[in-house]
Amino acid sequence: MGISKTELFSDQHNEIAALAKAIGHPARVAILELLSEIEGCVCGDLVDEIGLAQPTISQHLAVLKQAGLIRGAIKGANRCYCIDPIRWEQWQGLMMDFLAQCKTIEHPCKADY
Amino acid sequence: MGISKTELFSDQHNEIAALAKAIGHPARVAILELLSEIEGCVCGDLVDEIGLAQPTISQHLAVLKQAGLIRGAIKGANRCYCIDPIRWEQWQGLMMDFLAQCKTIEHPCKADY
DNA sequence: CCATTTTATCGTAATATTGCAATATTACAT
DNA sequence: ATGTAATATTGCAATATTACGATAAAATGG
Repeated sequence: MGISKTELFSDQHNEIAALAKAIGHPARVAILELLSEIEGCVCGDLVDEIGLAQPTISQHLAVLKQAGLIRGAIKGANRCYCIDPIRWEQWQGLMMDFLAQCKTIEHPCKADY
Repeated sequence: MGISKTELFSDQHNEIAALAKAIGHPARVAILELLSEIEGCVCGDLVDEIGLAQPTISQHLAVLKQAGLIRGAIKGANRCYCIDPIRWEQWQGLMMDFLAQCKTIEHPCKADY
């Protein structure tokens, strides 16, 4: 039904999934990378850098903002977006733990592929 | 239009996004964690552990398989799924690089939030 | 072969996502 | 106030996702 049964899962699993979902689009990956590279935040440069229409970029920014990965502030005539360092670190910790956890256990799986 | 313009982005961005998208559902996070914990791979135990119907679990497994994160083999009456260690390590590297990259640069953003 | 068990696939309904044109909003300058 | 530049919002169309019941397929045990 297009709706996830989040109540079945732990907070941690839901959080990892929500944040992964926010990164789960190449435009948003590109936006995050640009936000980290360009000095002094970014506004509409993203529209020029990425080849998508302005409303589409704005929408992707809203997704990232809702996920808490970025923050926006009004700065003159244009908005100013930055990666939220606190939230980013939190996400980084969650994800790295998860990545490590799913790797550490040795698999006794001897099935032939 | 519900379809991503992947041609606008680099292979690396598309790959990060594709793999993040695969992890972007709590059921799949839970499945990956279970696959890493349970000895000797897993099959239909996932249906019991997670509260979703069997076809739904099977569908999530297909998503993870398509993303290359897990592999499946027939083992007797039931299938046997494992995390693909090579692909997992590759994904882990990509993701950790991305996480680190977006964090390292100091932001001169002085906007007040 | 037939029944059983296990998993995959099909079909379908509900909802979400992606993308853009058109339009509204916001902040600043004049 | 009026105009301009930059973003956000709205509305919409196309497609994707999520979930499950029903059914098919595959392997084993009898």
